[in-house]
Amino acid sequence: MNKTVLKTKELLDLFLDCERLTLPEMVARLRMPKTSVYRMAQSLVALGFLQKQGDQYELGLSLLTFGALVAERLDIRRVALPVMERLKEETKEAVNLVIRDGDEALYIEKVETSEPVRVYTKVGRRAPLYAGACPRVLLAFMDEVDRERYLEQVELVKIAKCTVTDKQVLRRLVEEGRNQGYTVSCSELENYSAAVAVPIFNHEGAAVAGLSVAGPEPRFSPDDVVRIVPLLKQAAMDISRELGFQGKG
Amino acid sequence: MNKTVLKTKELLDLFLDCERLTLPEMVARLRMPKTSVYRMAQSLVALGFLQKQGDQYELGLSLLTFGALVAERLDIRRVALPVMERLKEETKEAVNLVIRDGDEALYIEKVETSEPVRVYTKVGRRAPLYAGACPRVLLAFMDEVDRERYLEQVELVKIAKCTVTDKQVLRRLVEEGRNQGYTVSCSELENYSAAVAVPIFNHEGAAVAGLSVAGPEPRFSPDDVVRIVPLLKQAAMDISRELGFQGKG
DNA sequence: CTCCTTGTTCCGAATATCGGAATGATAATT
DNA sequence: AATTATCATTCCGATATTCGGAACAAGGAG
Repeated sequence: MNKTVLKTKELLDLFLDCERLTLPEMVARLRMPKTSVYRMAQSLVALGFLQKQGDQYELGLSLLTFGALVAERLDIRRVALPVMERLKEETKEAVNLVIRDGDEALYIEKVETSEPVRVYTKVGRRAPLYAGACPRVLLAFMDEVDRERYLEQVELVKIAKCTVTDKQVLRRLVEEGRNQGYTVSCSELENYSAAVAVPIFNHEGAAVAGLSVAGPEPRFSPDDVVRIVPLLKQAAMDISRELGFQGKG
Repeated sequence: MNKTVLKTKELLDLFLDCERLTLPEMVARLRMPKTSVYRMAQSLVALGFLQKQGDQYELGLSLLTFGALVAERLDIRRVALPVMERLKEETKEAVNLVIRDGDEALYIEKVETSEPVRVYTKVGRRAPLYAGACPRVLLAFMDEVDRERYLEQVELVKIAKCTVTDKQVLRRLVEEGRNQGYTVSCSELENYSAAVAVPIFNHEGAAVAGLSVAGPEPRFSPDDVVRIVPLLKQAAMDISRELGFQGKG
C-alpha cells in the first residue's frame, strides 16, 4: 500500500470536520513535520483537491466534479427518484435513500417537502449503521457474518439525545427490525427528528439500500407509523422490482 | 511537488471519461508499468476514491461525501438558489449558476423546469471558458491580463455544431459580451440548446459567477433574448447585492 | 528593536517506491 | 488433459524520492 497516498488522505480527512485550516493547524492535528504537511498540501492544491484562500486551505472544486460523477453513475438513484417523489406526495414528509459503504451508511438521494423543516440528512452525508432508522435497517439486513462482526467490534457513541448506546438494546432493535421488515428511530441522529425505514433488495435478494420517511418527531406517533409503513413498503418493493428483485419481500 | 500524488491523480482522472476500467485498460492508457498502476489502484481503493466491482474499478463513494461537502460550503449557492427559483418561474426555463475554476467553467447549481428537456448541464460538470453563454460571460469579465493570457494559449476544440473555433470570432464575441453585459450561445456545448448569461459580481466588483437561462434553441429567438435579458440582469444584480456588490452593474 | 509565528527553501540521509520478473489463478483453446 | 494465454498478485534489489531538521525570509506583536 502506498504510504504517501495514505498520509495525504489523512490530511484531506481533516477537512471533513473543518471548513478551513491553516498550515500550523494541520501540523498540530496530524502530528507530522511541518515540511511534510506543507508538501502534501501543495500537491493537493495542484490536484484541485484543496485550494488556498489567503492563508487558509479548503476543499477544492475538483471534488465537486468527481462527486457529481459518482452520483450520476449510481443507477439506483435514477430508479428510485420517481418513486421517492411519489412517496413524498403520499406522506408529505421528506424521503431519503441510503446505501451501505463499508461500516457506514451513506445518504445518496433525498426528496424534501416544501416546508423548510431542518433535517439531519444531506446527500453525501454519512452515519454509523447503529443510529437512525435507515442505517439500522441496513444493519438488520446485512448478512449474518458481517452483522455479527460489526456488532462485536462497534463502539456506540452518543450522537443525539436518544442514540442507542447499549449493545443489548441495539441487538434487540436489529432483530425486531429484521422480523418486522422496518425500523423506527426518534432523535438518534438529530434531536426531535424521527424516521421510519425499510430495505430495498436487488436481483440477488441482497438488501442494497434503505428507504426512509423522515420528519419532526411529533408527526411520528405509533399511529402515524402504522399509516406510513405500508406506503413505504410498497415504494421499496417498486424499486426492488425495478432492480430485478423476484422475492416476496 | 509530490510525484506519487500526481501520478495517482492521473489514474483517477481516467475515470472522468470512463465509468469502469480494468487494470490492463488503465495500464494501456497510462503507459505505466503494471505493478505501479496496480499499487496506485490499491491505494485509491483503500482511500475510498476507487472501488472494485469484480475485475473492474470505478469511482468510490468517498468522493460523493467530499463533493457534497464542497457544494454545501459554497455560500454563493445558498444565496443564489432562491433567486434562481424565481427566475425559473419568470422565464419558464432552466437556470444555471457557474463559477470559474482556473481555466474552466464549473456548473455549481441548477434549477430545472418541470418539462424534461435534455440540457447539457449537470452540477459538477465542466466546460471550457470559450464555449457556451455562461462560460463565455466569465471569460468576458475576467481581468484583462488573465483573459489575454487565456486567449493567446487556448485551443478551440469543436464540441457541438456551432462551437466557436475561430479566435477572431471568439475575441469579437467576448468584447461584445463585456460591452452589452450579457452573452448568448446556440448549440455551442450541445446541439439544439441555447442560453443567455450575465455576470454576478462580489463585494470587490470581481465577476465571480455567471448566471444563465438555458433551453431548447427555438425558444431563444432575438425577441426572446430581449425579453429574458432584463429579468436575468435583475436576478444577477439581486445576488450580487447579497454578496456585497456596490456598483451599478 | 527583538521575539514569535508562519511560509518557504535546502540538502544529505534514509526509506519507500519502482518495475522487471516470477508466481499463482483462471479461463480459453487445441 | 495438456497447453497457452491473460490477468492479478507477490517478491526483491536498485535507486530515485521523499523525508524532515535546520536555515532563511517575512511579517506582526509586544
